[in-house]
Amino acid sequence: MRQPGDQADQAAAGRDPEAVSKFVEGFAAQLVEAGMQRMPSRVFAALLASDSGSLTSAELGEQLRVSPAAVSGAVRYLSQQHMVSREREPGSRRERYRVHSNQWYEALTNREAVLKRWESALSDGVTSLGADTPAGRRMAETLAFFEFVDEEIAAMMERWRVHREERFGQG
Amino acid sequence: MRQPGDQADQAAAGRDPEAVSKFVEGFAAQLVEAGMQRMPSRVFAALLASDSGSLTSAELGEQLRVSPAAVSGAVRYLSQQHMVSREREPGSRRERYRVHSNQWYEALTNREAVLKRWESALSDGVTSLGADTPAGRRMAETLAFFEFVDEEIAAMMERWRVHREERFGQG
DNA sequence: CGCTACTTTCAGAAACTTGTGAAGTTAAGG
DNA sequence: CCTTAACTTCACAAGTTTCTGAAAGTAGCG
Repeated sequence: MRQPGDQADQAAAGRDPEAVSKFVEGFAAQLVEAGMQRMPSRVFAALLASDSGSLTSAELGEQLRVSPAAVSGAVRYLSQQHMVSREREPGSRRERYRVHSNQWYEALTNREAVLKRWESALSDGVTSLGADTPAGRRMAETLAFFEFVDEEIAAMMERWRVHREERFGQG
Repeated sequence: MRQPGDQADQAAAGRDPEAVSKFVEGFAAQLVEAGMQRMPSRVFAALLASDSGSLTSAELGEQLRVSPAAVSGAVRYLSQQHMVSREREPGSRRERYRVHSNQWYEALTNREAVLKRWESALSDGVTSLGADTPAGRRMAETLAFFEFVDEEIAAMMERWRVHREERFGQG
């Protein structure tokens, strides 16, 4: 793949680890603040900051100074959320984890599942408190809002794909 | 408005506390799942399920079976997030907390502050890793995505206001 | 078919969060 | 001004989460 000491190697391995780490920890902190667990956040940020967009379990463990177990847990979570995909390097038992540059933010917007559950809870609320009560009406309106958002987000993502293609070409 | 004992009154005072509580806890659980703290979630859900859209500190404590301290903390958080507003009942030292039926979901969409911080972190990343590196390009694209989303969300909320007015009249 | 390089699972220690009671603060009303 | 209702702050206990090391599982390759 690559030889020790060549430029690509420097970029991948060296690349001012200081700066990389600073970004990784800073961005991860923002994700944590937004409600994501710490370790998945750090792993995700590390992948985002990697040149190839993919790292092995060992590389992640080393870079973040955590155990293989922690990497394993974080990666399981991220792939359940469709924020990374896993691939096996052919002819090795090493696994690589990858951010697909378009896949991941679609996943982030994909609060769709979350919205659906909110909608369902609200709908129950309207029924059990009564559609003709003030509280019921408030909840019905809220429900309508989320339904509206659902549709709008789908349309927005469609527009983004077009916008993106114009600006960046297909990733 | 209404007489004691009539149906609406029953709805406001009694209102099958069982059903209310079930909704409150269920909806709060969904909010928790989405990353919000437990107590703010419960307080918020309780307000949402109240007929008047507002409750006092004491009412919240009683309904949720928690201490005044817990209510105080939750309410501080919610008002920082602009998800509830506080008002003082004139001629009393009681405070009321209120969901404004349109205000609150605007606040929920108002991940704007969150997005801005992500954008700022990404922008730092592009700079420190180099706009001409693969990682830098990936981050620049991500940044572009968030900027796109910012604008789109503003437009979406504008459309919602129109849609809502048509369907519900001004709240 | 077994060795070995990797990954996953699991029990438990450490760190963090969360809610409480109690003391402290503020301001309404006499 | 003093009293007192109401809210807030704080130190701490209880509960949860998170990460680790160790053991178990899996699959390439000889």
